Amino acid sequence: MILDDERLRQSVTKRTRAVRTAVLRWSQQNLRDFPWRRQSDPYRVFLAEVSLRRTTARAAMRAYDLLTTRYPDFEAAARATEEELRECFVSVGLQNARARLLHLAAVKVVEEMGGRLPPDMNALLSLPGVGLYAAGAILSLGFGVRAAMVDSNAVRLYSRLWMDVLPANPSPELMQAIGEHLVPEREHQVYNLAVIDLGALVCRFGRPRCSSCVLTHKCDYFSQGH
DNA sequence: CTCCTGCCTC
DNA sequence: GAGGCAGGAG
Ligand code: SF4
Repeated sequence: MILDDERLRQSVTKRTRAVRTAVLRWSQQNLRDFPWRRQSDPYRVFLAEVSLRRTTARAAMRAYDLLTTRYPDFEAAARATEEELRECFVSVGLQNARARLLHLAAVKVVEEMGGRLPPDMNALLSLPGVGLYAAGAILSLGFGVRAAMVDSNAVRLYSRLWMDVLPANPSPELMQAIGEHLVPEREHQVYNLAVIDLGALVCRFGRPRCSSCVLTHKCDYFSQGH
């Protein structure tokens, strides 16, 4: 495993239960509500992740609403031209890359997977535009299979929680390993969403709002008096 | 490193 | 005005 630094592994293990509990408790009153969180259809989760890539949730909604209306399933998305798909993304950016990858993925799902996403990590990772984060989201939110969703919010949150024991520039693989260690078997969907919302609302970029954070008792960054 | 637009925070 | 936002491919 990548988590081979003994001091870090011990620290993560020691705080896992408390972090899970605090995150899940916080989620009961603070989870944000978005259109893509109201359905667990794997295709819709997939569309949401394409729309949310390097894009704030508010903006991603514009693309997501257009996509779900115009292309209700993979067959519809595969039939569309790349230029038609591009229209859904012009207001949120990265339109060329998103349209190209979405179309390639839709064609592959239709031609090689019977028009449906499989609940299999390696199969999902074989799709154009689907990396560890998107595959984790599809597995956890779409299929109810335990998987970590390690996005920039999770990385920022975990980096601060374990600031004292983490290397100066932690690799993506290391942060992924920490995320996979922390995500619980029970309620992994809620946990994944709550970590993202904590990063977006409390442990934000720049100055985190530690005064309203439920993790201060397990946080290196807070303990150092920032 | 680029792709990328619009909005928010600093 | 600069930097960053539910990343991933080439
Ligand atoms: S205490 Fe502050 S730095 Fe630590 S997780 Fe909470 S918001 Fe982030």
